Amino acid sequence: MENLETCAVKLIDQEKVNRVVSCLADLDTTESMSGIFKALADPTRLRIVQALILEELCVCDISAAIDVSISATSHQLRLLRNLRIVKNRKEGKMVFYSINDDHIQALINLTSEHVMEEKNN
Amino acid sequence: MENLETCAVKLIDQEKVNRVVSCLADLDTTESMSGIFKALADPTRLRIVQALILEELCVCDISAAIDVSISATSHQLRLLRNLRIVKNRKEGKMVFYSINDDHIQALINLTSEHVMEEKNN
DNA sequence: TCAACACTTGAACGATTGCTCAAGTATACA
DNA sequence: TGTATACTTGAGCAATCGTTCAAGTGTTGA
Repeated sequence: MENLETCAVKLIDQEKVNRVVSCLADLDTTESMSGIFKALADPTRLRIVQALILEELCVCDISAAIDVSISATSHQLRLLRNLRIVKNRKEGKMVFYSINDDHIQALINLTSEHVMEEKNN
Repeated sequence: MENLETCAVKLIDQEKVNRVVSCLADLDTTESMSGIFKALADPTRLRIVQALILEELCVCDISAAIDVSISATSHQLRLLRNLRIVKNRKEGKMVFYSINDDHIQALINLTSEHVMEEKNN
């Protein structure tokens, strides 16, 4: 039983697969989309974003609000800034961060509702 | 200069911080929310979900549509199943997967729009 | 000019992730 | 009963992630 070509042919519904493939977003778009989700996939970053939705805050206050070191907070803020989810504004020694993206709040609200519904059953 | 208590006091706007903290979702909720985002943060899983939004598919067809090994596909499907984002149905030897969560499509649509808008500037 | 403050940054680390590979289960059919 | 199909699963491994730590920048006030 040395058929090396086993598995070369699969019983795929090729028509169905083609239909699906033609409707999928291109790899570039998928990558960008997963990038947004990835930004919110970490509890620290999610809490930073939740805090900034409420009001503009400096790094020190964000760090205190979410109880994470200033360094770690700054690292995560850079990531969020690179994705243009947050923006910053310098005022003397301090740097104030705020939300730079209207869609993000909608995403978070939707997910929050979802989690709340799951809890109630 | 051996002040070991440096940094014990920070110039935090305590009132502001307290206000924000009281409005933040509890840790448990944040964890659940980031869990949802994490599920969509990986391009493979995102593509699986996008495919299943279009129609119910067996593992073999999902694997072909997103061009990922059957084993890797199965591993990711288990994760999505555990989060109750997808559900499965057995029919003979085959297992058909479909979306089990109406919110997910809304999340993906919102993010897709967002990415498209970003592209146009 | 010098120290303190408010951050930022790079390196390093353990932890987590997503894959492959090999072995397993369950169903169908000869 | 035996073989093929359609998946599932656990182990292992490289890559990525999120943190800490130490050193850096830039601004302020004495």
